[in-house]
Amino acid sequence: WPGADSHWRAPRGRKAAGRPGAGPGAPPGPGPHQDTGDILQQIMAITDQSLDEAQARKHALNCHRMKPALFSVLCEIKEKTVLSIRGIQEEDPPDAQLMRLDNMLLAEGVSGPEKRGRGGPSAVAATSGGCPNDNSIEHSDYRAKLSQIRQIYHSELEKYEQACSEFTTHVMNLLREQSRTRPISPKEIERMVNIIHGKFSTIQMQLKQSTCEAVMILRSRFLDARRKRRNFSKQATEVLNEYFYSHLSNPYPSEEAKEELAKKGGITVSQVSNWFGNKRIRYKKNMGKFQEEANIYAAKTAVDATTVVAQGNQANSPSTPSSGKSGPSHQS
DNA sequence: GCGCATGATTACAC
DNA sequence: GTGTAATCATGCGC
Repeated sequence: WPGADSHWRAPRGRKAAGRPGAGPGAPPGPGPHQDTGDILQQIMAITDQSLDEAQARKHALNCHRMKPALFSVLCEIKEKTVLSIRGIQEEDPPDAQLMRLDNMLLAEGVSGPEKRGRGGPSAVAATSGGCPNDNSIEHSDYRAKLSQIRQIYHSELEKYEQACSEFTTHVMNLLREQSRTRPISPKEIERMVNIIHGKFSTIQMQLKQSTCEAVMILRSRFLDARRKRRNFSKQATEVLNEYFYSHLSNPYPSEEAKEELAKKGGITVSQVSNWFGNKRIRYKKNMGKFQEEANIYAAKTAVDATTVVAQGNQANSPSTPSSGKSGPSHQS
């Protein structure tokens, strides 16, 4: 080490103090303790020097034969003191909130595979009032907005991940570079990477949180919309009333009958169930009020039955074409 | 704006 | 899960 030798042998103001064999030409560091002491002194004093001087000293220190041994000892000391304390403090408990957010985003179809068809809010849409077209409009609107949220979420997440990866690589390179001049063990680099990932996952959690909030707002708006009541069409009310009054002794349509009524009225099965629930209780509470209505539908049913009979007779007569109203009967 | 009608929701019982 | 009863919230005619 021709160039570096002078540095080792001539520390400021402490030139080979009482060190045998440390004179010019002698191999550096005959006594391990004194040699190490010298090196440490030089390291301590390096900040007092000018930049050029310090650079030269650093280079010399790097080339010292004791450097690898000293370096690993310093790494070990650092590991045992500072890092071990920090390590204990930074043991993260499993983050329940993050898990909750992840689960919610998954359930809402924001993260994970995109949900298609009848899932999630579509079931809610099926129970909303009004014509079926309105449901599909609300549904497609909801899905479009959810898809927008999903898109933003993934794009932001990707950005964060890319930034995290770039920053981690940068810091790792920096630490590797610095590990040539100060005690940075691979373990410490790894720990630093974990810290960076931790910081970025905090940012990601904020993103997840705001995404969840956006979904909740969208959902609440959508759920509010379902309460908007629209009266059934005349056709639907007619079909339901006909069934109700023709089954007055037992106004409990079977599942099949409900489906049939729903189809005829252009409403959902649950709307049929709601209607019958309301009708039964309201009829029972005020039979007098519904009497007129009951008479009208009873007469209507009778007319329908007569029409069907008449049509049957006409069909049997070869000379008469079918003429009456089309009207499938709702016979009980 | 008011009152009634009506579809939807909720709590409860079975 | 279904039905009942009460209630809410909106539509609609006046």
